[in-house]
Amino acid sequence: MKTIYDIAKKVGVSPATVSRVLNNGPVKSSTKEKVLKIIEKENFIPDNRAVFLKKTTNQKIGCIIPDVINPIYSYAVKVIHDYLWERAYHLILGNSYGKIEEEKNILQMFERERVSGVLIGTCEGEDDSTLVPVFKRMIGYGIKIVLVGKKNYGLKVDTISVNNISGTYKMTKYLIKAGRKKVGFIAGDKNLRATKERLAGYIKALKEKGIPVDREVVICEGDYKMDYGKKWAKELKGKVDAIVCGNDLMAIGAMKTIEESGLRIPDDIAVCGFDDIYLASLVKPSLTTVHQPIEKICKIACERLMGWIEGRIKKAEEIIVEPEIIVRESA
Amino acid sequence: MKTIYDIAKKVGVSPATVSRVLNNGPVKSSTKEKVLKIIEKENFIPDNRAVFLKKTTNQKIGCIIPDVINPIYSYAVKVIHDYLWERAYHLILGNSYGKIEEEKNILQMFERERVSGVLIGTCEGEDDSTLVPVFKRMIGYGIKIVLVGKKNYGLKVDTISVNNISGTYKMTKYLIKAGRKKVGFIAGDKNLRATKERLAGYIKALKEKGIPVDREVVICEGDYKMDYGKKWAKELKGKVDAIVCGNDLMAIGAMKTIEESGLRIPDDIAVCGFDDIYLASLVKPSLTTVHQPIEKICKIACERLMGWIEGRIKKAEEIIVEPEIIVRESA
DNA sequence: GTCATTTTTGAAATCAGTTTCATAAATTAT
DNA sequence: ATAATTTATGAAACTGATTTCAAAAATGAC
Repeated sequence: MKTIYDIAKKVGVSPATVSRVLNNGPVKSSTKEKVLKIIEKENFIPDNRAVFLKKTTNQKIGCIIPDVINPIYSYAVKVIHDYLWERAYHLILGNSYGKIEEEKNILQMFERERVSGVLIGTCEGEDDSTLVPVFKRMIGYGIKIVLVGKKNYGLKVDTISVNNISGTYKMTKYLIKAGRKKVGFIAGDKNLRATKERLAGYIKALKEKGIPVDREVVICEGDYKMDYGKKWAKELKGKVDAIVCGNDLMAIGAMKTIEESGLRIPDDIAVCGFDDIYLASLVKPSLTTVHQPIEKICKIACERLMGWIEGRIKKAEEIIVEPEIIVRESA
Repeated sequence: MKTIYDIAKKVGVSPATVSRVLNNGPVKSSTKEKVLKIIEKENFIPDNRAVFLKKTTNQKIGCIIPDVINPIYSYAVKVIHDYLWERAYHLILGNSYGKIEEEKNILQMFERERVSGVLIGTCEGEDDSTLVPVFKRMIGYGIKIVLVGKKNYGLKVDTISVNNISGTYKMTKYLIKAGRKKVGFIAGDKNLRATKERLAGYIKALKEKGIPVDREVVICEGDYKMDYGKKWAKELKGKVDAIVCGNDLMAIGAMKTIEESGLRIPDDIAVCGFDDIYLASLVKPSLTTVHQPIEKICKIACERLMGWIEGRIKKAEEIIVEPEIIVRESA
């Protein structure tokens, strides 16, 4: 392997000088040229492991999401990747698949790597509090953390969330205003905070209009995947004239089932989702949904993280982003 | 920061002993317990930068794809991530957006990181030969390379590709057999090898049936994204009764345009794609397409890469995977 | 041409681990 | 109980860079 020492020897200078050339330090221009020529000729590329051993940052950001396959997360990865790459930071990716143990393992890997910062975009579940000691340890190692969609548990850590309550609240209100008499709700995994909040928004809208909540048409099970939308739509068929879904994938699944059963969307049943993945405008009928401003959220998250890493930011914030409903054909 | 020296001092042993505990080396069990207790108490996590400085591998794999947003690549990322994670390897991700300069920059970053291996899944373009010196340099640094969908340019490097020619060949043959009289082709960026090969398959099928190739209905422009499908479908309308598209996204775009213009799919025009992204079975009508066995390709790629890294594999291979056509509703 | 100042440079320490080699301690054999 | 062998441990070298400190060289002032 080539090292800075080999280069130094070949040029006839000290390793320190080579290092200075590599880092634009003060070197006589004639010396610099000689060194650069040999570096070029020898195809020398410095070893980041050694470079960053002595520095406090290492230009790496760890990012955990539940699953890249979900378009909303692949879009998030893209935005984050591009933001980081522009600033010469690199992205290490971890998929947790919603498992808290996996999340902890990935975080530990990030710690070993001594990443400069971590972006966590996994959903908050019931046993999230077990992450607190891990977060504390990471903070002890100087790793900056920004949480998207999680609580900070009293830690000095930024959190960024979409206002789930107002999302489903607006959507449900819209459906009632449009004349829907019985609005059902396919919520998703009841252990997740997003589920609880989205449910709360739905209930809030009903209560405001004096409509009683019928537990028969509120389903809090499933994993936010398409198949559960299919399954529960069958359950709700005939009982409702509108369905609010916890996310777009379940909504699209629900639409499939409903159409197969011969009912028309939106005439017989209105269906709407949450997220606004790009699929939402592609399916037919196109999906009315709550738009999560993912790009905005990711950029804020990245900016906050950079602020922490560069020492510009010293006070944790709780940032909440307002979602808007996008009315298309399905409701 | 805590180090192995702090732990050693606290326990009353040498750093070497702590290192041995960390690596399951030969240590008396009573000593081991004492050390582990302090490690636990002090929340000590070793620093991978130092760990891997002295080792030849560093448990990191760099992966370049054009764009995570494209479902076919996000699926690839998922498969690769899972394979690596199971083997305690970590994934550094780079999106090149089809730009060769970006690709080189990302590769140089991987070199600085001294990744154990690199998986490149970007499409082969005209100026791909300029990558050769970069590959050579990487090989010089002991970095193993596996190329998906590229040529090896005479280097001792594995390549894995789907048989593009036979994919469009089978598809075009199927359309002709189904009675289509005039089959158009929306190919995508003509600089990419995939484009040329898929076009070749289409032409081969026509020639075999004695049908002349009409350049009027063969369009070799665009970027494999949905909007180009929309654009070129307009162009082909009225001239053809079937369209083969270079990928699913363009096919879905084409379907949109065609339906908006009042024509029925597949009755008036058949549309088919290439890739078989999960969207293909969701759109309506569902898309007839050439199935790329992405999971299989990624697993082979990972296995080969691991083989090289672990020294099991010493001879480069050119692996070609056969695609199958999946007949759905659109053709 | 001499002295003061500024610019370049190199030796050595440092980062946080692993590994080799030699020694000390514990076992086993006689 | 002693010698031979095995096991456990520590000192020091090593990984590949950066950085500090001091010395050497170059420049500027007079």
